[in-house]
This record gives sequence, C-alpha cells and structure tokens, in this order.
Amino acid sequence: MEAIFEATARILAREGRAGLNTNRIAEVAGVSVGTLYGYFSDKDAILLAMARRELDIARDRVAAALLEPDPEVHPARRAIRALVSAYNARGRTRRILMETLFAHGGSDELARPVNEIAQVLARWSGDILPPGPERLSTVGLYVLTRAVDSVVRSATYEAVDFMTSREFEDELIRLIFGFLGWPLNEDVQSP
Amino acid sequence: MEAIFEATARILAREGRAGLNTNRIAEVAGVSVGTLYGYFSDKDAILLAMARRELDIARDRVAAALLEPDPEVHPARRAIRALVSAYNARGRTRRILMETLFAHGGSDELARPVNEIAQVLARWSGDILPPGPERLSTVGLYVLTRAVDSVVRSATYEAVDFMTSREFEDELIRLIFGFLGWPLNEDVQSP
Amino acid sequence: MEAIFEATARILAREGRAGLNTNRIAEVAGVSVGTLYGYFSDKDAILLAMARRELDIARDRVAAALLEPDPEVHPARRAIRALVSAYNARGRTRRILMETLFAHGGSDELARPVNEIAQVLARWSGDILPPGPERLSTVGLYVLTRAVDSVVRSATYEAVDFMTSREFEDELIRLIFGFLGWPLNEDVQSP
Amino acid sequence: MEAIFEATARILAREGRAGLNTNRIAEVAGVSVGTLYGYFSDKDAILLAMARRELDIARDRVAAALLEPDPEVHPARRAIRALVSAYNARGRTRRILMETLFAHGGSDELARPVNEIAQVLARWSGDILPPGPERLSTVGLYVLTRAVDSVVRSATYEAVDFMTSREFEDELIRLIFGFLGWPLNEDVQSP
DNA sequence: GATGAATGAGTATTCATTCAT
DNA sequence: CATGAATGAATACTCATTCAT
Repeated sequence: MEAIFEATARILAREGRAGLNTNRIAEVAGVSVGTLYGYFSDKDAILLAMARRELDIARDRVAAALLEPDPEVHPARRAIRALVSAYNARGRTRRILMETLFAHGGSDELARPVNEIAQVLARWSGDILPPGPERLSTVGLYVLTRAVDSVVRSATYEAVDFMTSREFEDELIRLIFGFLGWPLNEDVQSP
Repeated sequence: MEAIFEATARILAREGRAGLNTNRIAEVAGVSVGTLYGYFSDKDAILLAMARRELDIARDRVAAALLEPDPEVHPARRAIRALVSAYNARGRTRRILMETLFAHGGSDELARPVNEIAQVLARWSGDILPPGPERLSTVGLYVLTRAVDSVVRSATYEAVDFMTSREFEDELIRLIFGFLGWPLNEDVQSP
Repeated sequence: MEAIFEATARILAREGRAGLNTNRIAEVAGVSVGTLYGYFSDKDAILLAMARRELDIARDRVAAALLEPDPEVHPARRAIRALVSAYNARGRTRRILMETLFAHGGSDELARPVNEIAQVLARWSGDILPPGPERLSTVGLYVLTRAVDSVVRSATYEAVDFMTSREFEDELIRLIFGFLGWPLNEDVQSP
Repeated sequence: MEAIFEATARILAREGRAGLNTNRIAEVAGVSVGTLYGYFSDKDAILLAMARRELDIARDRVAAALLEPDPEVHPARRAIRALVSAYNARGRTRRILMETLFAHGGSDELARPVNEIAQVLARWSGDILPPGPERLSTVGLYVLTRAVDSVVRSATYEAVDFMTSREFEDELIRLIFGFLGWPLNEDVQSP
C-alpha cells in the first residue's frame, strides 16, 4: 500500500524513528492497523520494504544517467547529479530506512546497488580506460564507488549547503578522474 | 564509570541495540540502576558520552599518525593505517554509538574530528602542496576527508575481507594522491 | 457445515485452543469467513454445537449398549466399553469442547446425557435391583453415574496406559457392583 | 504476592477467565503491572502458581483428615468432608485454575495430590483391609481415588444443592465401602 | 552515595466480526 | 449465497525512571 509508505515517510521525516508506531502509521495512512498487518507481517517489514524500494530507485536513476547518450555532459557528471538528487530527497527518512536495513543484516543489500553500478562501470572501463596497470581491480572499484556514494551520503546527512552546487560536483569529478588518472580538462567544459 | 561503558559496549557488541536496556547495563556493570543514574542523566547520555569518547580517540590517533615524524612511511599512509585500526575495533558497537549521536542531532560533532583532521591538513598543505589552483578549497577538503573516512567506515560496516590488506591501503592512497594531483611513485616505496 | 466441524476438530487436536481462530477454521475448512458466519452466529457457537453433538453421540452409544440384548456380556460392562471408546476418541478436542460448553453455563447440558443414562438405569432398576433400602435415591444415582463417567474422563485426560485394559474395566465393574451391593461373581464370566 | 493471588481469585470468581487481564489484576491488587511482572514471568505463571497452591492445600487437608486420630468419625468420612469443603470454596476460580494447569500439560501435577492420598491409603490398607484378593491394585487405587475426587469435583461444578448434605456424604461412603467390600454398618453410627 | 523495588505510560500485534462486491 | 479485505477494540508485556531506605 502506497498510502502506508507515504505515511511512514511523513512520520519519519517529521518526528524520526521515535515517533513511529504502527497505530500512528495506520492513522496517518488513513487505514486501520489491521489492514496494515494485512500487507506487512511486521513493523520492520514496512521499513525494510521501503528501504529496498528506495535503493532500487536510486540505482536505476544512476544507471540510467550513466547509460543515457548525452554527448554534452560527461557520464560521470550525469551519474553524480543523479546520485545527489536521489540522496537529496527525503534525507532523514532515507537515512533511517538504510539504518533499519543495515540493522537487519542487510549489508549485502545495501551494497548491492553500488556494486551493480560498479559492474556497469567495469563492463565499460574496457572501452574507456587507458590500457595498462590502471585497470581497476575489485578493491579499486570498491574504493571508487564507495568514495563517491559515501561522500554524497555524508553531505546529505550533514545537510551541507553546497550539496547541489557546481563546486561540489566538480570536486567529486576531480575525485573520480584523479583516482582513474584521467586528465581533468576532458570534462571541464561540461555544462 | 568505566564499568558502565564496558558493560554497554559488551551488550551492544553481543546483542545490538535491541538488547540494551538500563537494567541490563547496570547488572552487567555490577552496579545498581540507581548508581547508573547518578552518573548519567539519561540512557542516551551513556551512549552519547561513549560516542564522543570514541570519536576523540580516533581523531587523536589519526592526528598523531599524521604528525609523527617517521620518514619511512608517508604521512597519508600512516593516517590511513590509524583510521583503519580505529574503525576495525568494536565495529558494531561503534556503529550504534555513531547512529545515536547522529540521531541526537550530532552531525556537527560527528563531522568535527574529520574537520579537525582537515585543518591539520590545511595548515600543512601550504608547505607541501604545489602552489596554484590545486590549493584545496573548503569543499575540496570536505570531499577528500569524507571520501577517505567513509570508505573506511563502509568497509568496516560491510566487513569486507580486505579491510587490513595492503591493497586496500594502496587504493586509498591512490584516491588521495589522485585527488591532490600528486604523482603516485612518491609513495610507492613506503613499507 | 460438516467441513467446519472437521476443520475445528483438526485444529483443536493439533494446536489446542490457542491455535484456534475463525480465519484459520475457514481456511482449513476451505470456505470463507463470511460463509462460516452464515452458518454460525458466533465463534463459540461452533464449539457449542460440536460439544452438544459429541455429548449426544456418547449418550446414544452408552444407551444403546445398555439396552442391546447381548446375553453374553453384562449391560454394565457393555456400557463401560461404550463410554471408554467414546472418550478415547479425540481426547483433547473433546476436552476443549466440554470446557467451552461448561464455561457458557452449560453445566446442565453437560450433566443431561449422564442424567438420561441415569433415568434409563432408574427405570430398569425396578426390575433388577433387589427391593428394599438399596433402591437408588436421586443422590445415589448421581454419585454412581458421575463416578463412572468421571473416572473414565479422568483416565482420558491423564492418558493412562490402562485405559482400554480389561483390568480397568473390571475395577469399574467392581465400583458399580460394590455400590449397588451386587455380588461380583455374577459378572465374572463376562468375556 | 498474596494481593495478586487475591485479586486474581476475585476477578476470576466474578467475571471468569474472559474478564481477567494483567492490567486488571494489577489494578485490583493495588500494585502496578510492572510489579506484577516482577513477581511472575507471565500471566499464566500467576494462574499456575495459584493452581499448585490450591492443590497442595486440598491435599494437605485431606491427608490431615485421614490421619487425624478421631475415634468418633471414620477416616473415610473425615476425608470426604475435607474434600467437599476444599472443593466447595471458590468453586469457579478453582475450576479455571485447574483447567489452566491442565492446559499447560500439568496432568501429572493435577494427579499428584490424588496419588499422594492414594499412597497414604496404600500404606494403610495393609493394616485395615481384610487380607485376600481384595487388596487394591494400582488400577484399583486409581479408580477409587478418582471416583471420589471427581464425584465431588462434578458436584462442585454443577453446583448441586446436596453438596454439603449428609446424604451425599453417605452415598460417597457407600461408594468407597462398596468398592472395598467393607460392610456398611461399620460406619453407620458416625456422627 | 548506593540500592533495587515499584511504577505506568507506551506499543506491537491479534482476531472476531462486518459488509460491499 | 459466498467472498475476503478491512476494521479496531483489546491486551500482554517492556523498560526508562524514581525515590524511600
């Protein structure tokens, strides 16, 4: 039930995890507690389902941004923008959802979307990266993807004011290009 | 009371946040609940105090590593090692503590130690970084410090097996050097 | 609906009263809750109807056993066998049904079948009992019928291993004959 | 806590099992729910503890009655009186307690006090019973003790009006003496 | 200071029952 | 007649916190 997700998100955003209880969710969603338990086995099941959906949405957006054929903007920049906008929406709610998923042993699930992006990149890097020892190892891919993902995440949670600024974007580009050993000017003109 | 911290850490590590309650802490610490409330105003006050202590310890270690005059190992590598070892200890407990601090609006506090390290670096960069546009802006410093800190944090939470490997260290070095535009060979010989 | 009775009995036998709920009954019976409420006004109505049916069946069997013209086996022994076999089937289910009936103020109903048997005996005793003070008073009849009924019931609930043994039968015969002042040898040869 | 037992008994007597809930018990007992859970692990733990106590009390009274050296009244009659008076008090409450104990698999416990009385009788019967085949077998003892116990129990639950009458007592005596093959006149003069 | 028995507000969850389709 | 999604009152149990000893 979309209404239940909506209600949960609203409560989480307004009052945090402490203000969240099943009766409240039902009330805000405009359904009865019974109905709620008809759709979800558990209080946590709601949070978990939301977390997974959130994760999938972000992954899809980033993947789409990467693959989208826009010659004007460098794919890395497009991916960063998608990531920032995904994280920027529902910051607090998102954070609680991810914590819940994590607390339920979902480290794998949390990591999966990032890994899936990493795979897209890996398949890609053959065509784009200069040959040689610079080829990304598993650990290298890990460091790169986590770095980008977590810097954006941190910025969300700390609610920094430069979150959507061009400068933040540029520094992230520098992080990626620097790591890959690419010359920066290649992207400099991107709008 | 150190016993209280010890007990809290033990419970957190063994059973997670769900298994933590004041009566339990008191019991494990070998004191009475009353005593516990003599030292801490609140249940969360315990967690908060622990979180802050944890944060300070990590910051001190990283700062010490940076400043320590060991010509053999590059300061960046020393800092990374300090960071990894700080995060590697008491992973789960640490995570819960930080979440609690965060949930209490302590984003600033969570960010402070990283910022303090950033300041050490900033003061430093004048001497080390080549002059020019590469000078780190505030945002640049933010991205660099968060990137390193959060990659290590992620690796802890995901319990990756290469956590203490040389390769992981090297990739982090690559992340830093690449971002700063430093040539990698400078550090290659570090033991 | 026979299916409903069947389902209820099965659930009761397998999981006891705690596992019994209307949705479950409907599911196991292969009908919808709505249908269930078409046949019974109430959850308890199901149990009550079952209890009454169970009671009637046992009474009929015992009465039939008493009246059946088998010169080989003494009527008392036949009645005991009928009683034991009635109680022996669906022990747990039966017990819960009777408790429910009782809880609904059905002491009278619970007692009725036993009283009806008592009446059969009373009509009979004129022909069989020796005249005199030994004639059974109301209270006497009560004690005799309850004694036999409840000893068998206890044996069911306690699941004693001699439930269907000849010895148990003999001791019950001794209880009856002794109470009535009949000489035991009269029955001794019964197969 | 005696107050908790008292409250539970009162509620059970007035409103039956349906009206019994932990908050209510606490309220009536004049304590808080928390306190209640300090003394009992569970709602059922209260009922169970009460049931066991009730059982012990009845057993002690009957045993005492049997052993008490009153030459005026026959021991069997004294035991019956003790039993009737034990069952007569708190009929409904008692019934619910025993059902609970039974439902928790306590058939053994329910049977124990009766068996203990049976043992008292067994040790005794050597001195009193005429020698010969009339010696009570295990099954015989079972039938006798259950018969007496359950007739009285039935009378309680059905709330018969002759519960405390001399006639009921006499018929129970007849049940016992008849079963044992004792002549009835032996007890006829008992007051 | 230390103790720990007592408190009671708070919450997840169940399940008999209804009624629009 | 049958269905089964929706209802929501009811209830066992937890645990942070207090305060008389």
